[in-house]
Amino acid sequence: MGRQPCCDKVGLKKGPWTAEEDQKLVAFLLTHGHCCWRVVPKLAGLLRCGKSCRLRWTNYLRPDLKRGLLSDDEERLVIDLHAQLGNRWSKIAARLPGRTDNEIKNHWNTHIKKKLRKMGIDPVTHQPLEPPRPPPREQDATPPPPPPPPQEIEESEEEEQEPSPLIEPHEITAPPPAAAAEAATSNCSVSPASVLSPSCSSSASAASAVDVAEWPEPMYMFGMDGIMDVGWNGLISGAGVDVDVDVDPFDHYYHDASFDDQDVWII
DNA sequence: AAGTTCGTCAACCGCCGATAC
DNA sequence: AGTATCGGCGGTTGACGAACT
Repeated sequence: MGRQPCCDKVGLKKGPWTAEEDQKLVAFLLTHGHCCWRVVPKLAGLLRCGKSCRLRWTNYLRPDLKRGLLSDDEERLVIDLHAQLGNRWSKIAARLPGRTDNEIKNHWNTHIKKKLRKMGIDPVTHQPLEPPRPPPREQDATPPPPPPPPQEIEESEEEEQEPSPLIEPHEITAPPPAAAAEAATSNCSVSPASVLSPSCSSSASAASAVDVAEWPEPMYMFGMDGIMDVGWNGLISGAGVDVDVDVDPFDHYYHDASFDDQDVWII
């Protein structure tokens, strides 16, 4: 037998996320991290499938996300990378810290495509657009050779050269503060240890819940008034985690934040 | 003011490779 | 070794607001 199914898909909620759902998910992930997304909604008290939770987190709730339009530099980089990689949005996003593949994909489809066409550049091939021609006659119907495919980057080489992004989605695993873990056990039947990511090291347990809450990002990271109305204390305590947060966790951006050798978020 | 079209983007869908059993 | 699921990816959809008629 294989693994258990990701979700029953019965009675699960779909559609836009509410502020309350966001609170639950953020609070859970901040205190527990995640090991497998399948159990996250259950333990967080959400009627969503794990996939939906992962998407919401990686595309919208992650603390390292930049929001807002891409800068000119970022846009140029996206165009360059697209010329090399094609529609491999996740690869492109990996080169733009704080940006998601979904965001870049949307921006490409809504903004950059048009811009390139206006400039007379084919957004697919990155070659100059050919002026409209009359339909070819029968005898010279042989089409011209297709433009060369987007220049591929050697995977291995790419891995070597690729500057490590600020943070990788799969690396976001909040360390397990002991107090939060205790609080959580009162609400869920699975021990916190069982939901911790394998990438969570024991060294992270020294971090307090406040440390975890002090994840960097401006206030707009949530993009939702609900959480802002609730406030950070409300956000955490709303999920049953008894933590007093004096500072605004989104008021600081730790540009030099990174991970230790065990993939634990360090500031 | 009402109706229609357009633009944007969050979220879903389905596929695929990796991997647990 | 075979099967089923997970996690991730790219494509697509649909809701919503803005702009236009």
